[in-house]
Amino acid sequence: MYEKLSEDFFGRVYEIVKLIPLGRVTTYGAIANYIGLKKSARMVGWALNQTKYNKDIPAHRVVNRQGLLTGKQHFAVDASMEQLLQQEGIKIENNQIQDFQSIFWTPEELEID
DNA sequence: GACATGACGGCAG
DNA sequence: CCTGCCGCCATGT
Repeated sequence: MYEKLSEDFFGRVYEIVKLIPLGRVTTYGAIANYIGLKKSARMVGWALNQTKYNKDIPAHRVVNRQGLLTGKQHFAVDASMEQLLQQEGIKIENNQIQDFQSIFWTPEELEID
């Protein structure tokens, strides 16, 4: 078997990110925790970095646990992370998501049916 | 193959 | 409360 576990990990990240409801956001840690690599939140960010050219993946809805747009600089200039979020009704000020706690979403909600 | 870095997070001091 | 260090794992030099 030449399959790489990393692909599975990245794949799970992509699936979860695509499930983030519009107008909501989640964190790298929440995703990592849901997958199992809770101590490897950095890998979530790295995985998203591979998808920055994939418009099917709303990576802009993923921020750090502070609700801070730390990855803003990694987005294309014509599609800034901040602007995309604001278009979804999310208010941001100085790279900080306002009322972050209220719009925060976690993959764990998928368990709730 | 070793060293440094990174879209993070937790804990110690 | 704020600062600094470590862990975690993949990628780049």
